[in-house]
Order: sequence, then C-alpha cells, then structure tokens
Amino acid sequence: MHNQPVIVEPKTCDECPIRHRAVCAKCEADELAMLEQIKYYRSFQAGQTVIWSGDQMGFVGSVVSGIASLTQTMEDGRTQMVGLLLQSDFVGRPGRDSVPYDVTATSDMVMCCFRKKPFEEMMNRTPHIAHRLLEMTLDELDAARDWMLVLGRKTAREKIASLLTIIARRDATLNMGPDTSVLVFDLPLTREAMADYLGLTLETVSRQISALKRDGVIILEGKRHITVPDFDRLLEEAGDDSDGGMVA
Amino acid sequence: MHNQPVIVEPKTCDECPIRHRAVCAKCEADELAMLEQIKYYRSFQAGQTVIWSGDQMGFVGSVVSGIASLTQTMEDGRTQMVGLLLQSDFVGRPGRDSVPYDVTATSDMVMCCFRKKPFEEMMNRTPHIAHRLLEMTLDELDAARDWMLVLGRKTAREKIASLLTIIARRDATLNMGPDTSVLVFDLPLTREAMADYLGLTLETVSRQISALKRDGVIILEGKRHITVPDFDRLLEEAGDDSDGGMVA
DNA sequence: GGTTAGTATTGACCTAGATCAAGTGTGGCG
DNA sequence: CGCCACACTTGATCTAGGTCAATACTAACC
Repeated sequence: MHNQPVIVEPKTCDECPIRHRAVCAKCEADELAMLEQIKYYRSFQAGQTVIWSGDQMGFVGSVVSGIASLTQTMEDGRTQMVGLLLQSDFVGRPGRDSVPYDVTATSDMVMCCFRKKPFEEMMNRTPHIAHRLLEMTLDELDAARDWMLVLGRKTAREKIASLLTIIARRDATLNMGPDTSVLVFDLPLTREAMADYLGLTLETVSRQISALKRDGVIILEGKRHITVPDFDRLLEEAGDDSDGGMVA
Repeated sequence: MHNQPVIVEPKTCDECPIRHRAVCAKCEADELAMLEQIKYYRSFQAGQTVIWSGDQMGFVGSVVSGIASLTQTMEDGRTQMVGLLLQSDFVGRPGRDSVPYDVTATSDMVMCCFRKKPFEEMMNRTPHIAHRLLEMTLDELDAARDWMLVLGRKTAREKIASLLTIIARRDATLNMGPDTSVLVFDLPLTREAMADYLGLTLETVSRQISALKRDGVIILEGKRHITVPDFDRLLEEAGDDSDGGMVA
C-alpha cells in the first residue's frame, strides 16, 4: 500500500521543528542537554499502532511530524476517536504506566520519545518541564471539552465544518493562498477516521462533504485536496460561537 | 423556590472533608498554613451562576460540597454541559485569567477559593501543589475523553445508564445498602441538566428513565430517589467496556 | 492488461431520537 | 383554599442520520 515513507528525523534539538512548542519548550540549554541524553526517535507508517489500550507504555514523547490518534472501542465494535495528536502534542502520562486508549499513527509520523523513568525523574527536578506539561494538558482539556459540544449538539454538516476548521487552522500559516483568507490543505484522514472522530458513519461524512462542495463552501480536487475559498463562511457553517471555540 | 440552604463551611483545613483529595492533598503542614492565609469560602445556591464564560476570574478553588457544572452555549441556544464538578474537583485555570465556560452551581454548593495571584505564586514555589494539579488535570482529561465516547457513540439508554453509573460510583462508599451491590442515591440533576450533559432532549431523558424503571434496572421513588438493585446490570446497560471507563 | 483490495460516492429505505403538544404532581404563596 | 410555577411524564408525529446495497475510482501487484 505504501512505499517506504520519507521520514525526516531531526538530528539535534536545535534543529527540531517543535523545539519551542513541545514539552521541552521552556527548557534551558543545560536541561535540553539532559533530555537529549534520554531521547530517541521512532517512526511509524500510516495505520501502524503505537500502543494498544491497556498496554504498558515504557516511554512518553512528542509528535514531531504527522498525526496520531487516540481511540476507544466498545466490545461490539463501535469506536470513537477521542483525540487527534498533531505536531508538538504530547503522548503518554507521567505517573501512570498503561494507556487507556489505542494510539495509532493516522499518517506517517515521527515521535521524539523519552524513556519514562528518567523523564519522570527529570520532571521532578526541573519545574520547567512540569510547568509546560501542565499548560499543555490544560489546553488539551479545553480542546476535549470543545469537542464535546461538537459531538453532543452539532449537526452532521456542522461537525464536518468544525473538523475542517481545526485542520485548516493547524496549517493556516503554512499553506496560505495569494488571498490570505484562502486556505489550501490535504485531508490527513480517511472518511472513516473522520466519521470516528465526529461520531458519524462514513456514508454521512461522504454525503456532507459532497454537500459542502456542491454549496461552494469547499472545493474538492481528488478525494483529499481541499481549498477553502472563504474561511469565514466555513466558520459560519461550523456554527462556531464568535470566539471560535479552538483554544490557542 | 428554596429556603436558605443549610451550608456547612469547614473552619480549618484539618477538618476539611476534601483535605486529602483536592489540590492541597500533598501539602505539608507549613504549606497548608500558607494556603490557609489566602483561602476563603463561598456558598452558592442551586441554580446560581459562579462565573460566565469569558469573564475575568480572580480566584481558583475546589468544590467542597455540592455540584457545579461547566456548560457551553451556541448562539441559537443549544447547550452542552462539558464538565460535572464534584466534591474535591478544581475550578479555574492558573495562568489564564478568563474562563471559557459558564460555571454554574447545579445543587447548593460550597467552594474553597484562593485568590488567583497568590495561589499562582505559591504554585511556583511549592511543587506539591503543581504536581497534584497536573495529576488532577490528567484525570479530568481522561474523564472528558471517556465522555466523548458516550456522546459520540452510545444510545440514549446507554447514555442514561452511563450517567447513573458515574453518580452512583461517586457516593458508592457512602450509601451502600445491606447488600453491597445495592446502591441508593438521589439524582443531583434535573432532567434538563441530564439532557444537557448527555446531548439529548429532556423528553428523551424522561422516557429512558421510565424505560429503565419499567425494566427493573432501577427503582424510582419520587422523581429523584434512585435504588440500583444490581450494579452489574446497570454497567451492562451502560455498554461499558470491562474496565469501567471512569478513572480513579 | 486484468485482478484484487482499499477508499469513496450515491441511492433507497428505516429507525432512534427530536419536536410539538397535552397532561400530571408538587410545593410555595397570596 | 386556589393559583401559579416548575419539574416531570407521556403521546403523536416528523426527520436527520443510520443501515444496507450497488457502483465507482485508484493503486498495487501478478
């Protein structure tokens, strides 16, 4: 299905693309040097599982590039994605040794991993790390709560628009068209993954994407390439309250 | 609607019912003494708003007794409860000065508040507080994610059962019947509040509660008093995967 | 080139839960 | 006491989104 992915692992923290956004963001040079001692990279192909729910997790880490997802599955097979981990997001839980969700690479992905024990020890010594982790966790909690509104109260069309909004915002800075309000990006998720995130079926996802296309809210080339001619229009379709929902 | 609530505010931290579960759980005597300097109690009646979304919040604090809820509302009035704050849960966000959700007292409630500035300063000096807060935030994040599964994939009946499960578990230790598997408790939420939490209408909530009653899963006396004759049966109805979902 | 497998679209139908609309029960209060 | 407000229940109907099924499109791979 795939040729070997072209995966770029940064050599040192200095040239790391997430140096100033990940858990290590607030670290001084000396702290960074210590982290560098215990870090290593791991690459995953799209579809590969990072860890299964309930498994022991001997490391924690950050998403350097690509996308990972957290999912929960009921015995009868219903599944719900409960987190979308993008560049610089943190994976794992210091102080707990098993994960409560399946962690899967949704696209080709590179992680910067730290062995858990040494990382936990460092966390106790250096408040910079703990502080940054608290900050990030609070942000994720807000994002999770915002998503609860999407899942509980929005229509299928609004759900799709909300998801597009999030993805568009993520690489807004990267892929601006000539007009600054025009966004272009590739969907990093299959229709099924979108359905799992949105609490819908993949058929409904497909139908609503077609509808948004028909109504000119998005322009679809192929199955994944999307152009948003008017971002405000998309926001409107998402039913977002003025403040936009998404935090930081 | 109410006579003045009988609200008990603890005098000192020593006799505080949440001394060993709240943010202050890990504090030593001296740290506790410092906290005691900056703390004060506030009482709220059922239905009262603690703060509105977007407002400045000059304090943070813990729920000592009663229940508070976090809700989000869209312009057209659709609302979703995104958090249920029970005894010992933390309210507010060190490092950010406005709240992103409406905070409301769902039942009569007492909070132990700390002025935000001094609290933040203490947090920087005493790792015990920061550490405990991280721990609690991670737990809340897990709970929020578990709730995403409920909102996204469960049927109305399963949703109701899931909510009852959470409430029942909370005071499981307190209100055990003679048989240890028999639980008795009062619903601390109106049908409407339940609907807002579950992403349903209040009519559906009412119907499903009647159905669970008819099927003998619960026994209802009055509108709020519930007996669960067989907790495992309730868990089954909630469609919970074996591990139960709810963390700690 | 044809086969297979994964991904996506579209149509026809059905159902869980929403919506609309009466009720009932209870407690506070003039 | 009767009135009103509020929380709740129950019924009749409607509909958004699920389910089932057929049909593309694409990319390996033989």
